[in-house]
Amino acid sequence: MVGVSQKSEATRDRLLHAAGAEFARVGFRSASVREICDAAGANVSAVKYHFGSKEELYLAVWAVAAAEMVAEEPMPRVEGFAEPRDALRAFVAWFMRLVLTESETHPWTGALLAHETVEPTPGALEMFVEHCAGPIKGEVSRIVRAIVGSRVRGKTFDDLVYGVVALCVTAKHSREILTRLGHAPPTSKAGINRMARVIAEFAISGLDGFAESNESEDG
Amino acid sequence: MVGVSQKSEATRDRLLHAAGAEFARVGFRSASVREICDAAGANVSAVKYHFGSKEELYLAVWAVAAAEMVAEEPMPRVEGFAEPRDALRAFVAWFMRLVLTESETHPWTGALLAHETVEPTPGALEMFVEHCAGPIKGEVSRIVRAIVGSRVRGKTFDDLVYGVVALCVTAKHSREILTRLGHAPPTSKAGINRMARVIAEFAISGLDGFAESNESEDG
DNA sequence: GGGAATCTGAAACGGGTGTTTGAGTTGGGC
DNA sequence: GCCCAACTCAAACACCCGTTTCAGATTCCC
Repeated sequence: MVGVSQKSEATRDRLLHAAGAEFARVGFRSASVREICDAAGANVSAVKYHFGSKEELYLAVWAVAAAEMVAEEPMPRVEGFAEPRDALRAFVAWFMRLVLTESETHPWTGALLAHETVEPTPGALEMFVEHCAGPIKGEVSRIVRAIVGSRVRGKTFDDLVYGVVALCVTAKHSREILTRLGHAPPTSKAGINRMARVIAEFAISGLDGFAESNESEDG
Repeated sequence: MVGVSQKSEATRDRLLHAAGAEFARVGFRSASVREICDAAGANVSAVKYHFGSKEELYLAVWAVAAAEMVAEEPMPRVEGFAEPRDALRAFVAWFMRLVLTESETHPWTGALLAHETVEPTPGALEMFVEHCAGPIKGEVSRIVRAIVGSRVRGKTFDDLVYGVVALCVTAKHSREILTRLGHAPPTSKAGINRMARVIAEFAISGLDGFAESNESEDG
């Protein structure tokens, strides 16, 4: 049949959901196909039948996560704000909600992103850079440019863009250690927004320090 | 014999060195005992004989790395500087050299730290927190306190400490992705110091923005 | 209801893992 | 020279991995 039966769709969906949760929890390499299938209540051969291989299952999970990421809440753009500092505030809040939120609707997007950043998976890297990392870096660059002006250039400018991104993502990457140090990153929307406000003001003050100077030492 | 023969010491050292390199490259879980032994020119059973198990070998590597970390270059302390901002400049440079440097003398300290932060290994976690993460967080807290004063408190203060640390470590954690985005983190001492100067000024300006305010919203 | 396409299930395959065994080799002290 | 401890080595163990096979169940259209 050309059409797909209900049963198959259900198994495929359960596999996709269980795989997303497991990949988000431990990353691609450490995730076990058998554990995913157990959680989904499916046979191991279902992975081959519905997706072809573990790697293609991972890519399917990423496709769902990437689609959810853009569908849930659009990325703030500098053009939408009269004041670039407001754009940065909105962007930091959006970015931190994206990586830190652990909700029912998109439980694994942020964790997938964190694992892929630290330990890239060859097959998924292109998709990740093209659909996630690239656009994010591009928008941060535009916002930072709008704040610091054109006198900061070269590596110094790139370092500032790096700094803004680092402030947003590290809470996710280092969650385990931060928790042990008594500073567990927030998971609720209210907690994330509170932290994002502090981080955004920190970043704005930091960028303003460069906006006034012209010490752009290229390398 | 009570003494240890030269041959044994040599094998033990080769294993320790090869294991350090491999654990630093791919992390504890992904590292293979057989590959380590091949690189060391030793038999697989040598791991059991000299260390007991893969995990104890990992702990031995961490002990060496932790010792090297404090021996190579002492951590800058705020008491050693007349101006706390100079302490922060020195600390950021020291921290970034620690995590980013890939030299002959301590090739794996920073990479071990990065892997352990993102994916903690149950057995090594206590050693890592006690000897590395804890002292670093403590000193950053003192420096940040000296800069922002006592009006910034609670979670807001913790977020600022987090921000300084995040700026220093993310270049290591996200090296692969940053490289693909055309902003590969530096590895040479000169390059690291250049980036550290930018990051330190960014952080100082960011903290100064809070030093003047008293909007410490506890939660 | 017949028959073909779709989907699932248990079992096995080849390979990799950390660990263990026990025989064999080396080397310093008596 | 002997002995015993220290050390190395090839082989095997038990387990986990992703993948494959193929018979059997299910489902849908005619």
